[in-house]
Amino acid sequence: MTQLLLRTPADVGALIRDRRRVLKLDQADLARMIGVSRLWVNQVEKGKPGASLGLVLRALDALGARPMVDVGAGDASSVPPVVTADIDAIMAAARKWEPKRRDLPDGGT
Amino acid sequence: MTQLLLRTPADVGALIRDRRRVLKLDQADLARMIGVSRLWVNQVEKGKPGASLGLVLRALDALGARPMVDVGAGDASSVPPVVTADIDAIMAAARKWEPKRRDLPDGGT
DNA sequence: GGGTCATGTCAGCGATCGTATACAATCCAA
DNA sequence: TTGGATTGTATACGATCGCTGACATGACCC
Repeated sequence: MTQLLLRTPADVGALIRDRRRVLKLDQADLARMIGVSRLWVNQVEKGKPGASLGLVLRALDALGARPMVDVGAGDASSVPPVVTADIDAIMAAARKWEPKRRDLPDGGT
Repeated sequence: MTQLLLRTPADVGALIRDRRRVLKLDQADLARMIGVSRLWVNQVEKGKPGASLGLVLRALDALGARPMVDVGAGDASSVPPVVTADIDAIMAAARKWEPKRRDLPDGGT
């Protein structure tokens, strides 16, 4: 029994896609199960960072995935590295979801 | 070492508030750490369902909380109860975040 | 070739997010 | 009690969400 880490929206998306396939569901099936559009499932599986927490948790639940965290003793001693993480990775992922630029065809100086 | 389950936005909010206090941070501190407003932290801690996945994951990471899921063998046999869960609980929680009604002061018949 | 299914993508639209700012509650120490 | 720090709320505004509906692609089978 492996423990899969969920650190980014992409991780969550990958997990959802995985579980969905294991259960032999297509995007439309899952969408109906959790009460969202097929487009939503499609985008979330691709790591959409702005997806709403509630819907994502519903998706995981519907797929039988129980997200959890280890809560140690409770002392402040439990905060290891945490350096505000990979800013680069975060920015790169976010860039993929930037709004379409339809005007400003001019790159400016 | 206990395993805490994250099934709803309220669960996530409670976890965030807990970890934040253990680390002796106020809402403003945490907000700065993850690059959001203090209001955002305040609302998320209270279980805002529409909070964006990316920001929530950043908050958890900043607090040293690593969300994870157990990935069993991979067989479809791993989807136990899951009956679209507590519709009532979900609706009740969602109701708390309904938009303010500023017009329609008339309740209609 | 023709048909079906699952997936990826686009456009437009109303609803909601997250923000800045301001002010009211609480709490706790002195 | 007084004062400061922390938290809870309210408003308005631009940005983004999630939706519908449509169309294109690719895989697969007939």
